[in-house]
Amino acid sequence: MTKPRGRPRRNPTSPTGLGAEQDILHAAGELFVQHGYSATSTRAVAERAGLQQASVYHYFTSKEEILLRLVLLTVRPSRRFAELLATVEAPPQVKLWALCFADTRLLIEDPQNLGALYFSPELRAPAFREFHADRDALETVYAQLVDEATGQSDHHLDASFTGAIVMGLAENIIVLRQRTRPLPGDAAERIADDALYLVGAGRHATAQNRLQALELIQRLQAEGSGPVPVG
Amino acid sequence: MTKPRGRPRRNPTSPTGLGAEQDILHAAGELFVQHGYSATSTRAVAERAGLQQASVYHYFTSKEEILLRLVLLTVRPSRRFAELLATVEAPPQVKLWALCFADTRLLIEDPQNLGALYFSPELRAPAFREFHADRDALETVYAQLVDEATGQSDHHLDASFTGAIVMGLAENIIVLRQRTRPLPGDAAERIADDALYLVGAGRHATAQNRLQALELIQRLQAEGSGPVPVG
DNA sequence: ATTATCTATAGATCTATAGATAATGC
DNA sequence: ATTATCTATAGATCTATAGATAATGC
Repeated sequence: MTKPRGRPRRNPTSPTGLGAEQDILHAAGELFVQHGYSATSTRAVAERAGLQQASVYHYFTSKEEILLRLVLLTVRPSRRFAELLATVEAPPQVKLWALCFADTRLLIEDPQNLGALYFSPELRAPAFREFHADRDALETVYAQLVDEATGQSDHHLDASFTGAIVMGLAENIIVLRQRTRPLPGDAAERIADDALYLVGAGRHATAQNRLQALELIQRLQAEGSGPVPVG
Repeated sequence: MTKPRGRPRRNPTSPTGLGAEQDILHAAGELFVQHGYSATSTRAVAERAGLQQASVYHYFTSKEEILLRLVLLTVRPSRRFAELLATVEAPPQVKLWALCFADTRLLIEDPQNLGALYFSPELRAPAFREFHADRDALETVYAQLVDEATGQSDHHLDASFTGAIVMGLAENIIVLRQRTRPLPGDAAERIADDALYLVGAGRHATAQNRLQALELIQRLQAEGSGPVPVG
């Protein structure tokens, strides 16, 4: 129906069917994850997206901007959910379980494993400050929940370090997706359990926590619209 | 004393003082970790090493070979220690603590944080098969020790997944070194403790395990000569 | 003679820009 | 007129090779 506006593509098939911008993001995601950002040329991205190399610059002002869009797309839902979670009333261990679970599941469910881009050294460039702000905010929530959830006996352990460990536990799924194949079906649940073990929860407290956390996630999904973890 | 053999360098100062090959490896390590492998030119490496770009090729046949040398240098001591550990007689939880501790400490003590190179997508190229063999061998030992150390009640959890989680717990220190600054002084001990929590060890079993594991490491250091973890 | 360096460069990129072109919309 | 694409290319790389050169060793 809706006729396309400008000059037609030489090869008129859009890989995603969602327009050129999405074609480019999709192609770049695939190639950046597989070969790395710097090792991927804009020509390779364009070719996979079904365009000429120069057409990429109609949608993005630079190659860096493509990477920025991809990493923001990946980190923002995690940040959003974490900050929503931080505001609600619930036992801290339940909240920590929910955060790890939701975060891990988002990473698992990304068909391209875009989380792998978090490890790109190129993100140190100043163009990516916004990404780091989102990531730092997420890490802050991890540290806060770890602090609240940690058993009194361990309270001398500074929570910011343990928070980073727990966040790493969740993000490690990115690495596991690249190696261990296939992942167990309950990978996200197991990693969330592991997070609670690290803050001192006993082996038998967790079955209870799981149920409460899953209910909490459902409740937050209902309230916070937008790209929060999908069931 | 020992006069150098060939044509003198235009700038005669060797940054490491250990010869051109070490100069190149050192410079490349720094730059690959900071900017990424593909984003680093052989010219940049040569410049930092105090040589002309072409001179790099007197020591390495390709840029890939430099990266291969660096990652092998980093993974091999870990593999060596892990396989030595697998052969000795000791309680499995002690062995697992020792592996996590030694591995994490090796990663922490590397002044360049070369472990960061493990995350390079460029390592997927066929030139790096040898590296992956070393890494797989290390992961196998993790899985084996996790399997042996896991409490009976949890024995339905497949050890290969938990092994990968625990190995990721140790390797996460690479990421933490880039963000959390400074690391707590007992980071390696805490991560090794965390590994035991994940396999079901209670909070109070560990003080005892630590001591035994540290003794075990000392014993293995004495036997297995070579670049095993240094005290 | 052997070695480690150097200079120079081939040939293949790569990013981004300039400006033409082929469609729709008004 | 506006838009999305295209073709063409400038200018700056980049890796690896060829071959000269400046030392030591014999």
